[in-house]
Amino acid sequence: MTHHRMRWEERLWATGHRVTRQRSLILDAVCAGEGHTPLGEIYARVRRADRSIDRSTVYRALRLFVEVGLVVAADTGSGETSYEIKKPRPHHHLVCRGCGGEQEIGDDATAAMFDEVRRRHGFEIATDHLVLFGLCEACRCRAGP
Amino acid sequence: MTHHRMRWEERLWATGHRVTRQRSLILDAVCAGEGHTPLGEIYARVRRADRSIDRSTVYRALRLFVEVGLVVAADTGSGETSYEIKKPRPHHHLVCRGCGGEQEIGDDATAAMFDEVRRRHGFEIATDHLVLFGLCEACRCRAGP
DNA sequence: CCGCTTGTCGCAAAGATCGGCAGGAAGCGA
DNA sequence: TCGCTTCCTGCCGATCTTTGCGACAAGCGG
Repeated sequence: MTHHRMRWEERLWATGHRVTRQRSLILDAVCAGEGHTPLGEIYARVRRADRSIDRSTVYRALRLFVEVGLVVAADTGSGETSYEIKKPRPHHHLVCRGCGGEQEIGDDATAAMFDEVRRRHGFEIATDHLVLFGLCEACRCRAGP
Repeated sequence: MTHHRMRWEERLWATGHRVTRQRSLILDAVCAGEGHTPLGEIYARVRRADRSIDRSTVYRALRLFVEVGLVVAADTGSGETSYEIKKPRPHHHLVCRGCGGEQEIGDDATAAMFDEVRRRHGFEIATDHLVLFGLCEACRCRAGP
């Protein structure tokens, strides 16, 4: 399991929310696989553990987890939103429109940009997980200029 | 009207699509107001001009416009997607989670970041319109550290 | 351990977005 | 101008996501 029980329970508690069996199962489901998981798959995993949990509960729990910073959401343009347990170091995703492949990048590049926005516009960016679309090296060469 | 008739007709044409009355009305509706417009409002404007146009036609036309680069889409987290006619110079939006206010920023900051991503990962980012969430200066001072 | 308060859950229904299908029209060539 | 071909549209239903509501249970105080 990627998340530590104490950690997330305290986080919920500190933000004035309750720790429930459903939320525990849903967070387990987010961590069950590698990388980000589409909601449908998370729901399937949760149902495997407990048939009675409703879809809306999953949606609400995930929204809450994102709100309190336990999980990051990513709309990869596939029709359904994906979720991933938040890692200590923020990262972003590059999604290739040619082959559909994805790669993860660190937050070095964006950190500088966020700083500049803060200096020039006084705006503190909180978004810590971007999904950027474009063309990967292979597809770029294949397609030509 | 913000868009020039010739411009968009040629763009559709060049990408192998047809110029239709519906698409014309929908693009007019996108340009009718200031800044970006939520889909519901676009639909309302279109219906004011022609009762018979269907919602799915509006969705399909907007998706097409985005695809061929006539319009940019922005998910401002309000539940429905907003659209805006594409300006010659790309820009991004900062949405404050405190007051809900929005401001536009140029692409200077992101241009440097995109370059770095290309250099380091060989990935050419095509996304030209970001919506970044955070806290504006006023709300940041009000909330304190 | 018992009951209270209040946040949560399951359910149902609404809202937003997308996809299939058959009729209709844009744009081409004669 | 008249068809023809192909794409587009309107209609309907499917899918993804959110919301309102009454029942329920987490966490508190006794």
